[in-house]
Amino acid sequence: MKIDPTSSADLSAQIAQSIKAAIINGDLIVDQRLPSETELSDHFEVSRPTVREALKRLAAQSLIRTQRGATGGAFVNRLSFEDAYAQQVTTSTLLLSMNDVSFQTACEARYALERACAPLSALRRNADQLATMRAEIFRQGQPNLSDEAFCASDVAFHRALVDGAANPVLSYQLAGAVEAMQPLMNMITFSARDRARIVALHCEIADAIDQGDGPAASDGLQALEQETLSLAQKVFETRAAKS
Amino acid sequence: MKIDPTSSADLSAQIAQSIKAAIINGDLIVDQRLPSETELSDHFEVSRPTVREALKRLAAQSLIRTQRGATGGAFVNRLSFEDAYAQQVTTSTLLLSMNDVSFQTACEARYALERACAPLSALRRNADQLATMRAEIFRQGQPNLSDEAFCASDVAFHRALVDGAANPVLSYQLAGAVEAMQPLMNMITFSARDRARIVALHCEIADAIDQGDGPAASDGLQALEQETLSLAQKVFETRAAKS
DNA sequence: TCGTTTTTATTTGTCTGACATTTAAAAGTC
DNA sequence: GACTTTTAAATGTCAGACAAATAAAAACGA
Repeated sequence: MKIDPTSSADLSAQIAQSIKAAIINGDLIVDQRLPSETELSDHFEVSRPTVREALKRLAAQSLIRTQRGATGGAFVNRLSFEDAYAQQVTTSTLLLSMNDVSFQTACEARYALERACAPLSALRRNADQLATMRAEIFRQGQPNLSDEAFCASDVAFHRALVDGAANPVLSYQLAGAVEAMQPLMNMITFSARDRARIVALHCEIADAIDQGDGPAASDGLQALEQETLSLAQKVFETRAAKS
Repeated sequence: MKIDPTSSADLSAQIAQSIKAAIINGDLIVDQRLPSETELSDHFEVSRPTVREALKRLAAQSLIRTQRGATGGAFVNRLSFEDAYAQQVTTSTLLLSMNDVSFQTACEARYALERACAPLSALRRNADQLATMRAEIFRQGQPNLSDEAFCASDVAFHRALVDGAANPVLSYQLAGAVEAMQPLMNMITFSARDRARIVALHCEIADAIDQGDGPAASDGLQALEQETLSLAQKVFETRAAKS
């Protein structure tokens, strides 16, 4: 682990990069303790605040965790799926909101990925996941549900569908695509008729998953994508006409 | 932007969280300048090193960038697809390597997602992307190619396929799934016959994409998944027998 | 001897104050 | 007016100190 003294980059960034490389490279393994801050500052020949800035950078990426006390220190952190989900969701959300990605593009990506999960979910979903899907469909039918709550329920429905594939890697990848759409979906107001159509399609999809019919589930998702797109289109046209 | 003085968490983590929330929430917009470190330390009633640790945490997530000098400071950073790709790839890679995800699971996820791109790619790929695919196929046929180089070329081929869908959100999501597999693939040694079969399937896929035949491309990917899985199976069996 | 309490050493968390470096604008000079 | 110099403001880095947490070691009491 060394740094380039001629580089113009921040020392803390260089040090963080160096340690990160060691972790990715396998030189530092999970739960291994890093040298203390004082030892690191001796090693890299920098001050302790600089080392600390480097460690905070790593902590922000969930690459290390720190413990105070006699046997404390910084430890290489096992990146959990949970942590990775959370990172993935915020990154995806910011990516969409900061780069004016069109609703169409985001929607297309989301449904394309979800259709990839459908056949697996039809094979493997468990009773819990199916029950969640049914419960969310029921919730979506309640007449006094706010638009935000409707969207949140929609996300929960789709997460259950994705989790049904019983593949944590898929669930992780999809988390971003599904949840990052929520802010975009929240811009839409759903009329009672819109909701009815969506609920009907959700039923169709849940039934297909229930019966192990992957292709039917895919078709349902395809129809739902069309429905969502045309809904959004209407909203944007109305909004454009107003201004 | 406030912090909870009763919380036991690190001040720098709280401050980072507070600023992050402001960014996500839209209170701080892209390219907006944050208050100077001194102003922030006054505002949060902490010392400057603590504020700096918080800012480094945000910088590590590409949420802000800093500039030195008279008009410098910390600015809200537009999260670029490029930055997000890189984060996604390292996160996915670490996730796989640290959680002993089975080859099968990772492979299934990767090909399921890739099949989701195939129909779009068949419709939209441009000449460049097709040329890249052909070029990589050619490279994969060279007899004196190392296994690592073969894997790298494989990744390049599949990236071109994914990028052909002309949907940056898809490309971003897939980056992790495809690239994170590389370390796993590197554990495999490819015999000449193995390579020939893979190249043949790559040709089949490229032809399908060329002719705009999405379903055929999907079928090719399905076959490739089977091939990859059985290859890996053989390697693992051999390795198990040895020990 | 065993169990409890106290002490101690180590490590991270935070603060203060200082200086270095970079940068752009302001001031000065020709 | 164009160029150079100065200045001010901001981040980057350093040194040293103390606070707080924590576990191990030592001391103590029954």
